[in-house]
Amino acid sequence: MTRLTDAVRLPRDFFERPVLDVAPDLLGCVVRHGDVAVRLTEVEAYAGTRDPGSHAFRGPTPRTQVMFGEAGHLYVYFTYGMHWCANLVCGPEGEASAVLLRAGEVVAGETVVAERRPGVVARDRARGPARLTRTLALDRAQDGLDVCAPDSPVVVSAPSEPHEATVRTGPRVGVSGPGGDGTAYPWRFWLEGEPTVSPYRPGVPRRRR
DNA sequence: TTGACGATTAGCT
DNA sequence: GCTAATCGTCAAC
Repeated sequence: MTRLTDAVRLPRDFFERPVLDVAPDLLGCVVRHGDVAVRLTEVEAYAGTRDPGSHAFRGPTPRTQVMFGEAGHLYVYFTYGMHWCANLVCGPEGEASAVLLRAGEVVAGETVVAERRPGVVARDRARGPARLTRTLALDRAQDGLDVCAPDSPVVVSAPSEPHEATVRTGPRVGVSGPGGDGTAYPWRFWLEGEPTVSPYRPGVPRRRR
């Protein structure tokens, strides 16, 4: 019984590879939750405990436990008091690497999204990590979800045809810490020429109050 | 128990 | 270009 909405899930071993291999390969892939699907155009890699910019840097906590588990699970966290951001856990179990989903293009469920996000132009509906999670209706309820499980409500699938855009890399957004300007970890990946890629913002530290 | 801060965004000047 | 909003998480006390 094949339904039109069925898509081939990326297998577990896709996510179990090194995070710096998985991240660029996720570009062009489609994340579906319910009726809404988003084609990824921008991601960032976080390399577990060896990466000062990663939530996992200080070791496992109740919040980051998911990152230390099996690859292919969703890590959804809350930030700035109002936003959710979604990651896909990668690499061997225990490494705690993950890919942050930064931006994408809505490719299915436009009607639902238009009702969910009134007044937001199509291009901006998944432009930026918090807007992407809002458009896909991801929040705490999806934290820890195994997207490789056959019955998972969230599906990550390969593109029907490979994208032809150039994959570009650069400093990650909003990451500070030791080695600080972000250039030490140029682990942001995006598809060149995509209008949905979030605008570049230099890693300027925010003013302290 | 407390306090500082953040993988952001929207809205105003 | 600049700042407020807003609250979960974590480290320190």
